Amino acid sequence: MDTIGSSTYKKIKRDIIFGELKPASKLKLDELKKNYPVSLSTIRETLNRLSSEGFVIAEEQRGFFVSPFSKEDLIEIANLRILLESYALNLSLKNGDTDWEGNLVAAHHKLSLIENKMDNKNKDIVESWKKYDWEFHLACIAACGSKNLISLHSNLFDRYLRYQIILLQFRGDEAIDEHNQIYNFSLKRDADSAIKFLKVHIEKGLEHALALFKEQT
Amino acid sequence: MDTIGSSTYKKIKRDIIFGELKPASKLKLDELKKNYPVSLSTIRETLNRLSSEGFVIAEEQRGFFVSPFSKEDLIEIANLRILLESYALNLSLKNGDTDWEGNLVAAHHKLSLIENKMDNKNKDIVESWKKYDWEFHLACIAACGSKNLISLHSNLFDRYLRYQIILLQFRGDEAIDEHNQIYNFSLKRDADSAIKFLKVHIEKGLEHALALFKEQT
DNA sequence: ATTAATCAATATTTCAAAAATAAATTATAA
DNA sequence: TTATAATTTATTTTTGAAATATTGATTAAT
Repeated sequence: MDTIGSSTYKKIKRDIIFGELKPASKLKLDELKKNYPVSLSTIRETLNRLSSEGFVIAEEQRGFFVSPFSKEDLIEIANLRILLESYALNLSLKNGDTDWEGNLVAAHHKLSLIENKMDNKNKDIVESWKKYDWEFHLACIAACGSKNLISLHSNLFDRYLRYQIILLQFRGDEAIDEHNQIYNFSLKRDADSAIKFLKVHIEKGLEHALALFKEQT
Repeated sequence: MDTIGSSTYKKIKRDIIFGELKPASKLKLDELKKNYPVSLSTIRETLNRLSSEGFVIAEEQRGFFVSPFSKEDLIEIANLRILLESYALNLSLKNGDTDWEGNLVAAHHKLSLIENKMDNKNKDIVESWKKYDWEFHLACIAACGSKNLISLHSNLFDRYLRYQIILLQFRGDEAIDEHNQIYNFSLKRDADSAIKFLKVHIEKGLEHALALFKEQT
């Protein structure tokens, strides 16, 4: 079971990542109260958490805003994700045991299933694809041995994902292939190659997003 | 000027870092209200922010606790700080302009002044040493060009500092020398050597803290 | 016409008090 | 002793209102 607080946290965070609350838009407390039927204090607690996590900007005495989009921000987040995820992947491939390997196989299998039936822009599927995509990347680095590293990475993953989802729904075959490469080299414990394709994976998504950046705003 | 919210945030965070609120201790809302004379909602907002930042643990329906100490946690944080600060330092040494260099010289000078008159365990001085130590490390990486990187690093710096301050007040001449090495190689734009001494700097502090770990709890 | 100052409207911030809900403790019965 | 029920305690959530700051519009002054 969830408390009201934690479930509205999840809802608002989700709505920011999926663009239902648009980048840079003002988060008026009264209006939020209509869409998320909880009390003001609960909403303020949620927004305070989200601002610590970079999804919301809190301007003193002026209220809350969804974090805006910018090229620079996107590039920074992509590079930080590469830095942390590469580091974690390297550790994970050194330490991963049988359980880790089993989970990775399962996560990759589930992701493959959904990626193959994804004929773009099906809203329902995008949301569950997000879930399996995340679980695959998490499974890769799960054996890195550092809870703090995983939690920092999780935050960057979500912030990167927000750009990906809002700017472009899904990148298609290219991304599927990259996932396969990361997967195969991970099972071989070939850290250098796995990291190489992880970088390609994130950088390709970055390029895609940057190209679309001006079109959408 | 500060809002009541942001100034209690600073106070509570400071008290956690300096150990006035002890690791793993329960943060009862009523008691906090006595020590920090603000309303319950303000306190809860603060604790929610601090829990997103890793200083506080929020257990659903069971309240808030100061994040506990553990060897594993300390090691993880030290390694993450090395990872992020090395990365940032490397970028900064590539990009730093005249202003950056001037600020670094100033920051190092101020730090030197205070480090030389630090005859250990003077409580007032520890607090301003923390400030100048932080400003020196920040000055080093200031030209890295990534706001997100600096803000992630700032969080890890504070969490690492909490262990350092609570476990050992000050490490003395050794640390001063390390600061000087980082400084000198930074001015020479010798990233490899600067990073090498940065690692030594953090790892020595880590060893020190780990050695003392059992004595204090 | 532009700038400054004033006033009203709007929104955020903060507080206080109480109802709802869950956890922890104690007392009771098997 | 164990399990269950009742009590106490603490957190979570809501409500409503007061204090404070910002915004926008109106008016006055340069």
